Amino acid sequence: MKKLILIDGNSIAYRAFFALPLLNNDKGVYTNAVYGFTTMLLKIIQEEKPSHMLVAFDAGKTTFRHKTYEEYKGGRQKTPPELSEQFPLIRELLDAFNIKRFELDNYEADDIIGTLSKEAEKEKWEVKVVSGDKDLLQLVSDYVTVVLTKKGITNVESYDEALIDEKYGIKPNQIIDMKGLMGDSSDNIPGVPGVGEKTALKLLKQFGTIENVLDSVDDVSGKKLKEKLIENKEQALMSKELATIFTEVPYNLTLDELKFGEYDEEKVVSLFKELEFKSLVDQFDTGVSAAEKELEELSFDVVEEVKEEHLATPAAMVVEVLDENYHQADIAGFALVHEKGRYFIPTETALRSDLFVEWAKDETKKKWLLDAKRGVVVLGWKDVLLDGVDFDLLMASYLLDPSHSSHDLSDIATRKGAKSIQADEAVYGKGAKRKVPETGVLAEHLVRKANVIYELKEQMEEELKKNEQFKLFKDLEMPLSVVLGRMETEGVKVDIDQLKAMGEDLASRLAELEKHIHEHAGVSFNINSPKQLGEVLFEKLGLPVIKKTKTGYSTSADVLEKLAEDHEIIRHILHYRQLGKLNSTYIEGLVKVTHKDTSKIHTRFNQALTQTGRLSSTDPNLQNIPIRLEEGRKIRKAFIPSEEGWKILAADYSQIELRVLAHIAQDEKLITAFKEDMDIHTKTAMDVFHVSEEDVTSMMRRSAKAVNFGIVYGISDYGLSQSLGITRKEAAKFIERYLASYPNVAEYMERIIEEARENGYVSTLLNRRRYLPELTSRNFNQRSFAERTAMNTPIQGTAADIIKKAMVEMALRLEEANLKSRLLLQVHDELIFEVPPEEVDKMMKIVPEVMENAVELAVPLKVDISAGDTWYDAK
DNA sequence: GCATCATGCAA
DNA sequence: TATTGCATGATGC
Repeated sequence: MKKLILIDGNSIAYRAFFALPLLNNDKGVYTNAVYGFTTMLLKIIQEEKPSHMLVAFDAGKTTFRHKTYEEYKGGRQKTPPELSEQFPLIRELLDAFNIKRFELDNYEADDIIGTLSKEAEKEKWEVKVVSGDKDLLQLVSDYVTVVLTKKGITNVESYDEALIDEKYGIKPNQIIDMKGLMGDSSDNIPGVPGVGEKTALKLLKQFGTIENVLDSVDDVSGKKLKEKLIENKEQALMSKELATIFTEVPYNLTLDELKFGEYDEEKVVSLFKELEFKSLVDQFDTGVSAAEKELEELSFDVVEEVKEEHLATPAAMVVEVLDENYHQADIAGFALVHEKGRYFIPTETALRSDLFVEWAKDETKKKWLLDAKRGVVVLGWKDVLLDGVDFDLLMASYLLDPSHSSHDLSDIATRKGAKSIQADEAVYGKGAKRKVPETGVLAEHLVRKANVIYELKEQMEEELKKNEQFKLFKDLEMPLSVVLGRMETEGVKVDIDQLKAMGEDLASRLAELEKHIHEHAGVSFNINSPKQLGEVLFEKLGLPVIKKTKTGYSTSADVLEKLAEDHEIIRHILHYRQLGKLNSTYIEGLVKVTHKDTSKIHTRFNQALTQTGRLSSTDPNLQNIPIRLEEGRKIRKAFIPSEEGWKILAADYSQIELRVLAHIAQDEKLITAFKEDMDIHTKTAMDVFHVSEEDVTSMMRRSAKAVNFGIVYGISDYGLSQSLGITRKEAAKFIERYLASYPNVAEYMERIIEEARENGYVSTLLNRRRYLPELTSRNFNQRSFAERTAMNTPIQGTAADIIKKAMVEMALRLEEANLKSRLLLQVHDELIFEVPPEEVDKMMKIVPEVMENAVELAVPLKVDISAGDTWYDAK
């Protein structure tokens, strides 16, 4: 049996809009109505399993009803813009679901629905009408049910004849008479003044229709009522007419065209992703169904032996590695797409082919990839040099908008309007189930990927040029990815025996501490469990609760420090935590990822992740090796040069972020301070506390340092108060005095927010961008966060630009000068090298020179550098 | 097996 | 209710 669902699009969108808080996605697009609409739609599809569907919308402002009554729907509130802007998204959603939508000039959604429900009724189809508008109840029949939203959006009630009778005591076709009598303020239908629902129903039960009421008006009880009815006779009849749904709308659809069933799940999921409907993505994105859907045909050849014709330039290239960690990983296969054809090349076929290997290392043969570093490194491990990388889609996508959490090819393809392809996860599975599929599936997927890269290259470069980001892309990030690839492949040598020895020492001390703590507590428990620890401290020992987390008591270090006086156990716990951290994260963690044969660690630098342009490091993270406390700093003793007699050399920018601030804000006082190479925190203390250099106490310097940090982060009085342990008022006073001392900084902070609001984004020195749609959010927290980000990102991002430029330049210099020294690591404002002894002096000169001259600012850049036998000693 | 939380390490 | 990150163990589904 056929089942048709007819949805009143406008009505449901309105309901959803007002039922849900104003959500928006990271682009600042409001999504609450779309979200409500979607959940309702999914619920209907799931529960009703319709064979046919249609969503009707109101078309223009005027309809045939306005001819009858000019004031129809007059005095209505204008649709809020926050809602209007969501209608195109709702249409997009329906298209993705392959659900027919329909609107027609001169008619309302009601009329379309009425017409089609009558039509379907004739064919004896089951019909469900979904709306928030009671008017639709007039359509109810043996075949037609009307589903009305009750409260919220998915809470609904289904009306059949019985329920209408129960609620109102009338038949569905009497709804219009009811409306005629009582009117409808929301549509500005007048009805009969003084007649409400109660009176209307009473009259209808007695007389049946408005016409009968008016004909037999003498039998109506109540003098006043009778007068009103006579007086408003025409108005009542007109009101009935207005409320009557017109069921003969001219339409050029057949019922068959409303068929619902097949739709592009990937399209739906990518739309959900764009809208940030995370919970809905999870419902869909199981990957199984997406894998079954049909894609446009694409022809390609499987290469059995590499020949000239398979290798052209330029070529889009896919080097597929399923492991997230590409170091020493297996290559699943290759794909090449160029003007001569599309090819899948099995791994062995490619690697044993001299032709292929020569082509790969020929820099005149241009290659276009997604995540070039990944390709370069994985081939590097197979002793195949990949050169001539001319375009990296990953970097392009990242630079155009770093906010996208995924730069997976299928996501980029969707965003950029290329041919849609399956997500890797859908083809390969995820987690433990991830595996190389059968060759046919793999081959096709890889060729499709290469095809999309080929298709998108020009467009992406155009977009970069339009944003004035092409230089950043081509001259900075692309060369940098090669440098990073080399750093990763080279790896850092560790003294594994020393690490293990430190681990044994820590383990025995931890056991001792654990014993003490359990004794003090009088009970044995897991100290690493915040839950158990909280119970022991705050329930068993009755210590005062300072702070709570959403799941229980907070036991963080700042809380425990406040309790240190109250109980001896606390300092043991703090010590246990400190050592436990070192042992699990830094000893055991590093031992786990150190290569058995070479004793080297190969991190991966993510070049397309942070919102500011910094790098990040994973597997392991070598950008957070301890340094502040001596105990942890010792870990650095285990990081050693990879060759006998070599040295570790560390060079870090001094106060790069505050220097960048001085430059951007063009603040004379700060610029002078840096030109004179003053201690910047002391200088700040002098200016904020109005004292001379000799009178700056260590306390004052400490406060000034915290204020400087705050300025860089986008200051808030609360944040500063937390960091200094003072009241918010005192913190606010500090900030005020700082901004009064550095008026150009104050001006910068205001200007950058204003600019960001106008442009929608902030930029760094080298034109890196970050979009900040939340600057216009009505949510205070969101907006404040965006404002701090607007202040911080140009600073942090420019600092990132500078060190990246220094790295590329440094790599060039090493090559030109034929030096053996190698760049190993970057830690945001410092570069770590390993250096043969005979090059130490040279490097101590070259490195600061390159770093300090990476860019020219209104202030000098300063680099501190030192060398030692281990990373620890390079201080 | 996977996701989330609290915690703590770095610049 | 300060910026950017990543890894850990515990916990719960």
